[in-house]
Amino acid sequence: MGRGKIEIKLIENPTNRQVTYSKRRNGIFKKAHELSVLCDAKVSLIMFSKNNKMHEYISPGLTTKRIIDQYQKTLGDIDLWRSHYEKMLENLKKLKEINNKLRRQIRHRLGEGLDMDDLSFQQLRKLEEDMVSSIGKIRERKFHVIKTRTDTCRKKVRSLEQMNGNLLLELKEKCVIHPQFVLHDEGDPESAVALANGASNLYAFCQHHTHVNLPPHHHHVHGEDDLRLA
Amino acid sequence: MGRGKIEIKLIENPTNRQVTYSKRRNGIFKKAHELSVLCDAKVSLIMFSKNNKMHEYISPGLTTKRIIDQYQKTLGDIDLWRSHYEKMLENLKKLKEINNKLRRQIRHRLGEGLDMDDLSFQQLRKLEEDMVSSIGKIRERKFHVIKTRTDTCRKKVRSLEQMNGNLLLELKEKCVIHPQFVLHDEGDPESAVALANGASNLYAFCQHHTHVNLPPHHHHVHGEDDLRLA
DNA sequence: AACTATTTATAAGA
DNA sequence: TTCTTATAAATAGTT
Repeated sequence: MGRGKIEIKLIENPTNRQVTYSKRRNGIFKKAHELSVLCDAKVSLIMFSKNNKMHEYISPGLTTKRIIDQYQKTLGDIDLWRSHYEKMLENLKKLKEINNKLRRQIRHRLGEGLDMDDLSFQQLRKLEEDMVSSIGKIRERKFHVIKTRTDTCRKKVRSLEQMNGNLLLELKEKCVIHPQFVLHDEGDPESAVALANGASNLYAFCQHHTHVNLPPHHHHVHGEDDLRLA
Repeated sequence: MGRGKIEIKLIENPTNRQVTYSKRRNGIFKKAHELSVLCDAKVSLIMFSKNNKMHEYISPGLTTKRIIDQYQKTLGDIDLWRSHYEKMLENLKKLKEINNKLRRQIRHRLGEGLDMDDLSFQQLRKLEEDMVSSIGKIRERKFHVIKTRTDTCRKKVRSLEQMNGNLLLELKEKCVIHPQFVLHDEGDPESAVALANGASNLYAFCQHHTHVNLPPHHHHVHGEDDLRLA
């Protein structure tokens, strides 16, 4: 149909091909639509040009999903996605089962009510043994944590003590070289200001340094922690 | 194109419609194929007749799955199954996460190596407390099982004792009414046979009934169980 | 994108 | 269904 008959084989000329694609595509879409209307048929027509431009026709009142769903249902066994999809479902089911088993195991370990009914005496004995052994491990771990923490604490105290000692020495030296830093009730205004600004810590330290040697367990390294040993 | 022009609207006559469907379907398939060849296009054409008979055309060297996959990929966001499929994937992921959490919880309760590192001292103390409480529950349950079992055992013994008492009484009555059942070293042949056939249990019982009153915990109700109380 | 000579599709009838 | 055939529709090549 046209000025000349053409052979049905790839059109080599790209422009020509593109034109023919466009014309014939519209022709097919028109025919697909006519078929839909004339015969009340459901038609899904998807096409990609050589340059992967997509065009689709779908009978009025339908969605491609619905047609493809019907297509799959019709194919049934040779199904396209079924294996993949069903593997997924299976996987899902397995995971749920494992979850339930794990939960039950935990409830057993918690000694929770109804779930204990499905344990025999032997299993209960075994469970108790396991728990005792586990509790041992947890206690070990706990003591390890305590030990590490107290060690750290001791080290900190020791280093602070040393630092304090050094500061104390420095202060004494300063008191010898600059006697005006030694406090009097009526110091001159200038030295009083200097004291208020920079030397207050040193002063406080002089007053209290004999009390810093408290035992380490009276210090809270982190306020939020409570080191009661149960 | 035909003997007369037709309006594009549903063909009411079913036979006519079926004929038209068949003819035009072939026409479209032919054109779809020509397009595939002429323009190297990928075409998927699926149709269902009014009676849900399915027909499809697919460009040579392709599968419907591949075309539909490409279709979906092209649609991208408006995707047909994505929401369903992705919900499933999400679900799968969540379940896996929950599984891992549960496993970790169990490993914590088991006091297993590396996993203990992510527990703080507070958490360890809480875990230990929980474990102690749980072990209490498990022990309670164990003792309950033991108690139930020994109770059952005692009941059985009591009922057997009563039964034995009754049998003993019956036997004594029989011995009074039919003195020929009382054993002599030289019984007549007939009564000896009767004894061998039916009365052996009674006899054995007469010999030993003074010993049946053993404490219940010396009986094993089920051979497989070991009632050591750990 | 429009034109048009020609091919192709197909409606109606057998 | 399939064949036939008159006619409508599609379209290849051209503008």
